[in-house]
This record gives sequence, structure tokens and C-alpha cells, in this order.
Amino acid sequence: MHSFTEENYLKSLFNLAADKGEVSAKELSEHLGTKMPTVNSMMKKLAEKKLVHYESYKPFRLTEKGRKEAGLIIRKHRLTEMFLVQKMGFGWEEVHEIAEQIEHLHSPLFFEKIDSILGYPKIDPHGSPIPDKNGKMEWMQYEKLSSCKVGDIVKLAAVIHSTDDFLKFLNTRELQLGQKIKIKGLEKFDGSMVISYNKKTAESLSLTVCERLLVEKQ
Amino acid sequence: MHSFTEENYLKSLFNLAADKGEVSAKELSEHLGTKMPTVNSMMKKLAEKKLVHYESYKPFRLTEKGRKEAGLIIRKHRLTEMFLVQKMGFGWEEVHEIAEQIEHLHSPLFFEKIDSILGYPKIDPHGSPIPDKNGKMEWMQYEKLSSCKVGDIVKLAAVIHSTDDFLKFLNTRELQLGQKIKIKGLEKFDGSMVISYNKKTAESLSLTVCERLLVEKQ
DNA sequence: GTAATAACTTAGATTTGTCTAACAAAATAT
DNA sequence: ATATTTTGTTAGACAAATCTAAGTTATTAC
Repeated sequence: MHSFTEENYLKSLFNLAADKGEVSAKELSEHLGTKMPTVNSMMKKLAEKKLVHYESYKPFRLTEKGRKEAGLIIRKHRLTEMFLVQKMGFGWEEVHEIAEQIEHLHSPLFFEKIDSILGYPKIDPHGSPIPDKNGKMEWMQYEKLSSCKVGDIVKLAAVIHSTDDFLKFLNTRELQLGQKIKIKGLEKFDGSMVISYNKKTAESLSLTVCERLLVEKQ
Repeated sequence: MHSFTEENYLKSLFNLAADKGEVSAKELSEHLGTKMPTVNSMMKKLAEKKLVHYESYKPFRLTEKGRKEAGLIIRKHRLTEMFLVQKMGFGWEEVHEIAEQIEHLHSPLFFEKIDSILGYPKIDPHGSPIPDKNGKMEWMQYEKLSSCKVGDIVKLAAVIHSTDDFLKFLNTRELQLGQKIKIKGLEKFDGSMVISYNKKTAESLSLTVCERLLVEKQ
């Protein structure tokens, strides 16, 4: 079994490598709030355990084994978040920190129970996919709201880079997953959008916000 | 905040000191599966933090502060066990190990939610009292089944020294908390008892078993 | 294409929790 | 009441995860 610390490194590698497939020492160091030499020696350690490909002066990449282990930790994290929201009444902005801790529990029974109580969900409360029992996950083909056109009608499917503050912001706008949204206008000078949904006829969202909202076209 | 390890020492001190009020190095060492010198240095460390009274060659005692901290950890453990049984459908023999892990989470919000969902329970699934928010707890005035007399009618109130195996044994006998029991006979030579409950008219329980069952007289 | 800057690595120290080996005190047994 | 055994303590080593300081390689700028 891996230590709490090792698990956090794996998870960060998995998340940061989402697009490029590799992660620099600097990036990982900043993300974890750990100095570079520390990151470096941990990468060597994980390389010995065949979880990471390590070559001097090159970015880090997870091995297949490492990707699986990381996926399983993220699976536990997201199942937990779903349970906290759906079965314990927490808000989607409250669950990240708790799940950060619960994801490290070693109890297959516990997470199987959660999975079964939830009915084997495929996504977490923020719309991110829950990796399967092999640690594999795949994103649906969502688009960023920011890439939609005036007149489009879309459904809010996921929130990315979802900090607690951002989620609280969405709460104040009554924006939830599944919300149907119509795009009324686009300000060219700053990329902000005017949208309508529910009883709101002209809510304005900045480009920053629109880039963090993934939607499904109707 | 205290480390995971420190918390386990505090909890063991609390549990082992239940009767005598003090714990020897040997006892603590065996209970934790840790060598005596390790225990010794940890006691000195906890003494510096004013959690333990330490004097050379004397048994250890928790300070008031230590007792409170320990009580709060045990509170988290027992609330968790209750939640696992009542809200997640685990058996009372399955929850100890999971709660051992969850008790170390740092999230007041999480445990308050559990407490509220459960309706502020006073006992855990094994009948042990749940310490209050100041870490204080008190046992009801239960008696050991072994100290009851033939003819007594009692209600099963708590199971002490409840290992998973012992709880599974009770499951096979369909003995649960709250079960009303009549004492039919007592074998003098080995202290075993013959009891009746439910549809069972003559179940025999060894002295060892009877000493681990706490009952309430009717 | 060299100089300056940024990123990465190595070396060595520190903290935490553990161990073994050796020694000291207390308890027990005769 | 002394010898033996048990219990507790000290000293020193070690692994994990971290740091700082110093050195090395890559990248960027001009």
C-alpha cells in the first residue's frame, strides 16, 4: 500500500497531466506546495515503484500502473463527494476538503457500499467522471460555454477548476448542473456572455466563468 | 492539531485507563503493538504537550486536557460507527475498522452533520456511550450478565470488549442490543448461563460471554 | 551563439515515529 | 534480604518526508 503522501503525488500527477500527459517538476511543486528537491526525490521513489517514468531534466509521466493507482484514488474522492452531496445534504462547495481526507481510507467495503447506495454513479457533483474499478475514466464530449454561439441552447454539464469560491458564486446565480441555458449575447471586447435561464432573462457571465463551465448542446 | 499517531496513543490511554485511571508502559506497548522505548518517548512528547502526566517508573495518566482530546476522538469514532450501521447498512461487526480511520478526519462540519442526521445519539451500535462535545462520557448503570441471578429478566444494553469475532458470534445467536432475556439457569462449575429469549428457550452462554454482555434490569 | 535566467538535481540537515541493544529500577520469589 | 525476573529508561540507528544551500543543465534573450 502507498502512503498518504505518495497517494497525493499520484493524484496530482493524474490531474495535472490531464491534457499534456506530462508534468514538470515546477508545476507539481507549486501545485502541492512542496519544494522542488522534495518533489524530485519523491519522483525517484515512485519511479522505483514503477509508478512514474523518470528521466533527468524531463517532465514526469505516470506509468500505466501509476495511472491506475491514481485513478482509483480519484474514484474514491469522487464517489465520496457524490455521497456527501446526495446522501448527507452537503453543498457541492463543501465537499472537496472532506473528500480529500476520505479518499485515503483503505476499505474496499466502505467504497463499494457508497457506490451501491448511490446506484453506481458515473459523475461526481461537479460533473467530473468517476473512474471505474480499473481507474479508467473518460470525459463526455462537452464544450466550454465560452465556445458556444449566440442563440445556442445548452445544458450545464460540468464545472471545471471548481474551487469552493467559484461554486459559491454559481450558487448565488442559482446555476446548477442540468440547468438549461440560452445564450442571448456575447460581448466581443471582453468575451463575456449574456444568458437566460430559469426566471433570469439577462445574466452576464465573464469569460473566466464561461471557460470553466462545460455544457452539452441540445 | 495532533498527528494520527498521537491521536492513537491518546485514544488507547483513554480506553485502557477506563477503570484504574492509569496505564503501564507494558500495557500500552502491547495494546498498540509498539515497542516500549517508542511508547516511552511518545509519552514524554505528550507530557510536553500537557496531555499526559509522566513520572519515571510510574504508570501514565492523561491530564484533563488529554482526556478531553481523547474523548473527542472517541466521540468521532462512535458517531461514525453509529452512522455506518444506521445509515449505511453495515453490520455492527463491520464498522470498527472503518471508524478507526474516519475518527482521524479533521472536519467538524462532517461530524456535526453525522450527529445531526443521527438525531444526536447517546450510544454507539455496541451500547458504549458517545462522549459529548467536551469529550465527557458516562456509562449507564449497567450490570454484567454474569452477575445476574436465575429468574432475572434483563435487557441487553451493551457489548464490551467487542471484537468482530465476538459480534459475529452474537449474530449467530440472534442476540442484539435491546433484546429481552430471561435467565433460566446457572452452571456453578463453569459459570455458564442458560437463558431464553425470542423463540430460543435454552441457549447456553459461557462465563466469558456473560462477562462481556452488559444488561439493564427490568 | 554566448550571457543571463529559469528549471532541475545533489548534498546534507531536520523532524517524526519507529527499532534494537544495553542499562537501571521495581517487583517477586524463595 | 538478597537473587531473579519483570518492567522501564537511555542511547543510538534508521526510514520517510521535508527543507536550504549550492551546483548543473536547459531555455530564453539579445
